[in-house]
Amino acid sequence: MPLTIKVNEETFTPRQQAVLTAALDLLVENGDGLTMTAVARRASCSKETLYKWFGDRDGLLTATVQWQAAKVRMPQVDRSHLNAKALRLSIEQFARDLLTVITGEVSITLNRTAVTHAAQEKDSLGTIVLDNGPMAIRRRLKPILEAGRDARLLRFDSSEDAYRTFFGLVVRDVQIRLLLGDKSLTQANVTDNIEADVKSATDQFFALYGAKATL
Amino acid sequence: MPLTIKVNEETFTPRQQAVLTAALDLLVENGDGLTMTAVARRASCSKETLYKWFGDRDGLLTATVQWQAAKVRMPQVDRSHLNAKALRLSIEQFARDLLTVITGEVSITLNRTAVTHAAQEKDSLGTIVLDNGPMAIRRRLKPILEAGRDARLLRFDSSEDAYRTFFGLVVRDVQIRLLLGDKSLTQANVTDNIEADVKSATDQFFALYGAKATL
DNA sequence: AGGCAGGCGTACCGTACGGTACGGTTCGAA
DNA sequence: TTCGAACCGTACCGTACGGTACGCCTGCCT
Repeated sequence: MPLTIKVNEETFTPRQQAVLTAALDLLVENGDGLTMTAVARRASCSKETLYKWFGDRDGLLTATVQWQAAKVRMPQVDRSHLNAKALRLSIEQFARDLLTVITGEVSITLNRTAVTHAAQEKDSLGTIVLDNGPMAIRRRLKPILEAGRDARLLRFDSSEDAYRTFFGLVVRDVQIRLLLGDKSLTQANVTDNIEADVKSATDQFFALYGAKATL
Repeated sequence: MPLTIKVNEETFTPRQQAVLTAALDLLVENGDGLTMTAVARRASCSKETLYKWFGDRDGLLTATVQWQAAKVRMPQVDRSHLNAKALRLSIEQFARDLLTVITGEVSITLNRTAVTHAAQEKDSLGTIVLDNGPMAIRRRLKPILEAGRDARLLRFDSSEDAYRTFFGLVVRDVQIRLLLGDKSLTQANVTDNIEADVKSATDQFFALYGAKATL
């Protein structure tokens, strides 16, 4: 048995991963360019092999999205010794990770693909993308928020609401504009402002949920 | 010349509007169901007529999106006598309009269509949707915000930043989750919570940008 | 060496759909 | 009444693409 990498109960051989990489490249280059023939040619494999491995076009698409989405691994944040400064740095880090992921070309492509997929009454890709994007961040941020509350550094009733507000403060209209191809939002334009946006969002989050918040 | 309705420099006869309605219905029913044959059959017209009126499939799609997007007209808000209470009601109304539009089936369909379109290196639909959705709200909200600042009811440096924060507080992760077909967000689920979300977002907005805000 | 599984490349098939052509019908104008 | 423009319905064409079949090669196992 060859070396495999385990991803969400799915394993892919290196050769298969090369195929998935080719598929993703085609997706990024040209959203609807993912034809079986194109993937086969790009990956130097036969269509028959594609169908043997992934079943059909949808299986290949799903495998590609799943594999790539799972690769978006954000750095863990140190949760020990939670003082005010550490908490703030953690929050900032989450904001930075979220913005960085969301504005990345791969993420935009995956989200567009999943949205297109959802427009055809199929939500499997949407679930995958949500699970590995926003929900992944949420799963890791929530414990931090609750630790912050336990330490009397934050105040909120529902950690779910707190997280969703955080999401809104950080993402604002950036994601939807990128998905819609807003030309006034160039890639450089966004990345250059990430740090400022991170700080602003964090400030606002603490203003709303900090221990001394007036709300 | 028959009765026409003017929409963004484009005019459509009633018959053409019937065709566009059919096209939108097909889009809503089944995102990728907009085939020329299907539209022709639904609208009881010939394909030749479709091509004569709209040029090609993309023209029909663009006309449909443009026409529908422009129809989303949100009620104007009274801007006279701007006291604290009126300002708050205005902001709430904008939040309510924004959430109502964004969570509507038609809006979801149009956004999905535009995202799919943007995935094919075409951003015309994205521009249209942005212009008639978020940007339309922004154009109308900004003067209100600035009037609020002039009246010493709000504090902010950039009205652009204030608007985008407002957008984030209101929309949060609702839109992207709807676009991705998140099953845990049923239509009823969302609409039932609109009022609470509106109030919460408005409270938070005033906490951040109100005259007595600590930020 | 022989054989066999896995996989490459190519050719092929069926279908769906964008786009065109054309005969027949309606309807208003002269 | 006649003419012509607009338009409907249908048939048709070409192509792109999903999916299948098959011949050939390679490399591993015995």
